Amino acid sequence: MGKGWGLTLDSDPVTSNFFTNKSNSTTTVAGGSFLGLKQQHHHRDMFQFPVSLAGSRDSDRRGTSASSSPSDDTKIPVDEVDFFSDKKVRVVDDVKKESIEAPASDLDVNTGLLLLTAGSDQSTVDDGVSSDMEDKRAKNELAQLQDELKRMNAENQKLRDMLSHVSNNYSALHMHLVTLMQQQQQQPQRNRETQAIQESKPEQVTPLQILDLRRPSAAGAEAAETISHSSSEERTRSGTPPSNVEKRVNREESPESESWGPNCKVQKLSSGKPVDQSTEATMRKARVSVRARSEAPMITDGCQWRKYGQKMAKGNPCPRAYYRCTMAVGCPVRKQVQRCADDRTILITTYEGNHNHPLPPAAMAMASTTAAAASMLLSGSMPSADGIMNPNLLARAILPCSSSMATISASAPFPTVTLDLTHSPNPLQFQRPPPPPTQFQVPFPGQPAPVSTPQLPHVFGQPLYNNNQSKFSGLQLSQEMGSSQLGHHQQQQQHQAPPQQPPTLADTVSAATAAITNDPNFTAALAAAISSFISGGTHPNSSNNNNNNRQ
DNA sequence: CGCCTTTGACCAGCGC
DNA sequence: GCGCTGGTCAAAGGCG
Repeated sequence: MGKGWGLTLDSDPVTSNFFTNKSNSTTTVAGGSFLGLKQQHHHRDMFQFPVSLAGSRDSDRRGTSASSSPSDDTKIPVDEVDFFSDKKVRVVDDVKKESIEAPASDLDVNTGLLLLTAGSDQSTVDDGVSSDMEDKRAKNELAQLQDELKRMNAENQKLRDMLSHVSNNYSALHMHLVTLMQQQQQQPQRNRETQAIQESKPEQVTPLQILDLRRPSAAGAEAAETISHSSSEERTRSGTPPSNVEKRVNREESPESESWGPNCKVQKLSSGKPVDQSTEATMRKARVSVRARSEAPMITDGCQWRKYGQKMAKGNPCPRAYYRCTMAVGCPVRKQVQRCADDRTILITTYEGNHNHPLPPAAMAMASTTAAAASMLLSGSMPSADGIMNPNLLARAILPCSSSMATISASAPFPTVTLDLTHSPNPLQFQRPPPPPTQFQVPFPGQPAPVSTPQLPHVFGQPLYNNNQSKFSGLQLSQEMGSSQLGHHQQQQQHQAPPQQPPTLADTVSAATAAITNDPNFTAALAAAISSFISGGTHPNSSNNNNNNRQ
């Protein structure tokens, strides 16, 4: 592939990887991600974008630095900086630092050029008075620019702090929520078991009960497993062969499996507690399914995927493709991609597992959804008398604004959260009030159009990438918005992309998923729904069933 | 040359 | 026990 955009990315190999999606069809790159750019990468069945963003594929693939050469740095137009992006902030900071740290002569030279350019279309009269005035004006402008620079620097710093603060808050909140949910679901189980022990003879206590009492947190995992394998109630953990899940995990950990290397093994064994294995197995079983209209073979979610299998599934003429995450060795996350049998424009992507490595924002959102779904299914399964989740309630928790978009099913072979993005929700549901212009714009005077961060439409603040072959009816608004909000980068990309394929919004899926987990309402509503669900206040409404099993 | 996809084979679970 | 199905493996070949 060709030249980069000249963006200097973080030299950290890990973070460099964050921004490169080396899926079989698409590649999303750091700057592109934040700037709302997405590069459609090579695919045999697909088209090609003539450009790529920062860093070669190989360097990304090997986890080496994706930094561009210094000469590349110089290509960065400052006015294309995305202030949401840490990278971009760093880039612009570097530019500023250079400017600030540079000798005054350098500044003068630059400014002179600027002024020359600015003044070139003014007057060509070259008398002493006007040159004096020009000089004064130049100094004034210089001072103004420097002030502007300082102000922006401070603003950048503030934004960065805010971003990290929000990130930390979200992580802490998420962890807290999971912990709370686990605690809540453990309590009734413990009570029940204590009661059972008290009421029964000692020899009636099964090893499972003993194990569960010793490891309370295993109760939820066991329960969730019971959902998937109702016939496994009789098995015990200590005396019988490993469960299906465990066997599969062991198999996956076998040395001959190249993709399940030491990392995974260490991670699983390091805990040394069966409960962790069990929980992880269950967490891996919990799934997030995304239904979206897309003509692309796969949606871009910010992760790197490697296809490891394809099968014809029963009842669907379209094959099901199996992918595993290759962003890190031993990452247990897998996904299945299949077209809907009823409507082949609908692409069903099912995620399973939790990443064992840092993720780019979009992928992190998806992973958060998976983790949240797993947690929900894990903890919500116990308090329920029949072990079946209340799909509606939790669906409303996930998407309070549109209960039709998300369904949750624990009665499926695997507990699954389904996000249906094929419907056309009220566009306003996806819109956040636009940020104050001054907050995200680069107030460079004379700039044709203010460069606001949301150069592409955002869903709940998540930038929507462009994918050339996908359509998401549910988020058409974004496209419409995008036409008027296209930033310079995207326009550039559009310019370089094959003209016969106007950009559309495939990656809305990940963005929408991101929206769910990024929206503060999500956590609150989720917590409320979980607690309401646990307290047994709401009864299931079976009318809204999961349609995930169409696969 | 390394990574990818393809694809047939294999394995395990499940229902009959 | 047998067959069906889903999920995974791994060899072979392709691609950049």
